[in-house]
Amino acid sequence: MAGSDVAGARVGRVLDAAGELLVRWGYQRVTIDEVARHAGIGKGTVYLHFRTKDALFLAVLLRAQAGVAERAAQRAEADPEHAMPARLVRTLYLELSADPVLRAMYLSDVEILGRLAHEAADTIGELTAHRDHVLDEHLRLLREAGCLRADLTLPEMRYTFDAIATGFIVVDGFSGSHRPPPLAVEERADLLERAIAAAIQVPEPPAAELARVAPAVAQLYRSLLDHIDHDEWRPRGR
Amino acid sequence: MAGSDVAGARVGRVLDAAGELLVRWGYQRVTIDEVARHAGIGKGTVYLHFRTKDALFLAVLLRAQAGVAERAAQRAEADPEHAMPARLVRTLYLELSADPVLRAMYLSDVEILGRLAHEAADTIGELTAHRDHVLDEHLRLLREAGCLRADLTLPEMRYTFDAIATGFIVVDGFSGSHRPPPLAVEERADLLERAIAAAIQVPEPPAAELARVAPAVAQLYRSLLDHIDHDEWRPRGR
DNA sequence: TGTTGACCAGATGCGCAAATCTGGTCAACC
DNA sequence: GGTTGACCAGATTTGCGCATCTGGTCAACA
Repeated sequence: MAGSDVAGARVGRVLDAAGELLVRWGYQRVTIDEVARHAGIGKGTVYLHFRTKDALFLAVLLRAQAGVAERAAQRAEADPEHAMPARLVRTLYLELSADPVLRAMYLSDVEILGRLAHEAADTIGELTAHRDHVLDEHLRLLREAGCLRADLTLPEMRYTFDAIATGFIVVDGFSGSHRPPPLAVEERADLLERAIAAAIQVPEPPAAELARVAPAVAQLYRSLLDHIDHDEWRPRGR
Repeated sequence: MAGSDVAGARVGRVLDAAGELLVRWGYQRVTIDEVARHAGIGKGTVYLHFRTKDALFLAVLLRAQAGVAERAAQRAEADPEHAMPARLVRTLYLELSADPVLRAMYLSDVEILGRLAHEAADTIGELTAHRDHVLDEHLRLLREAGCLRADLTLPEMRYTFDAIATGFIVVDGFSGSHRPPPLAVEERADLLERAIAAAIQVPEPPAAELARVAPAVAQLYRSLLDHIDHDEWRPRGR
């Protein structure tokens, strides 16, 4: 080959092409041939990197998920404020709004993901379980650091968090022929942040305590990366 | 006939039967014949009260919606506390949890409503628009009465309200094979109330002001009843 | 050695006619 | 009158063979 970095870049181009076609046409209508053509390579070459069609698109989803986790970790490291759930979910909301692949994945959009919606859930079940666990741990750490309300139990906070976040993500596509959202993305993100903050956080989180646990929170999200099995989609011969 | 009250009661039984079969089998699979049998009358008799199949099930949905509005009005009249959005939505959540017809309607459950999901939206469009308006007015009244936060505009509050309420209603059916909700209905309703309260209400609403506007709020919800056109589903001859 | 695209089998989709179902009517019955 | 259920037309579903498509392979090529 012409060098592993070149090959790595090519894998990236394949994933880019696959992701773009995925959200434009939906899993069913996208052919490997088309993905290869958009990536500027031959169809067979795709199979040098990905075992099957399912594996290819699974990789698309996992790369998106990994990006979210990695960036969340970086932000928490750079600024403890971003370790607060409200701030975290604000950025996640903006990322979801900007990336159709992420949106499809988080909404389990059957129209786009097709059979992948069910299939992927099985394959990445362990990762999903771990993500659940990470969020629980995240809340636990912050609660013990006095950054979250003490009058809610952890399960209660977790449920509230999930419900509000889900609501903001889902509500735009509701009410049938609802008027186009009168609020800009940034403003909706702000509202989401404020809603989560008001619901589960204390009014003024102790900065020192927060700075103390932020690295652990970052590590928590980075640990998600370890749970992504890269051999999952590689062809048999390594 | 044997008396209009008897006929009225029979209409009720037909609607009961239709509603029950609707949520059990979905619109498509329910036949008028079956509804009539479950109501203990002949098929032709159904058509004495309802113009078409669509009209019958439309009446099912509208009766449920009318019940919600009427009860909301009554509660607001009996206790001003219930005029607060958080308390209102708490009860709505419990009603949704208990009544599959309401749930299907509010979630636009295509699986259950079938073509009715799109059809009904057109037919009851005016009612839906008015319901939207009522909620806007409700928030406006309370904000002017000093019961809602002053640091959010009305559209912002409305969006937040919709998002959180939608989230709590929708989230249970999410995350694919999510574990059965670890929280009881009542507790989830409490969390919803607290989340809405924290997001858009002031910590301690002025009781006097609230009592002053509560009747107007009640009237607002009762006005929804006027927007239900009972001739919508009646056969041509009155 | 790395890459390709022609090739194949199985899956998917299409067209169409036969069979079934069901919303709505109305003559007959109470 | 009030009520019913047999009846009918149109819509929907089913069955099925034919044609097309596409995921995945691998011999040939550069």
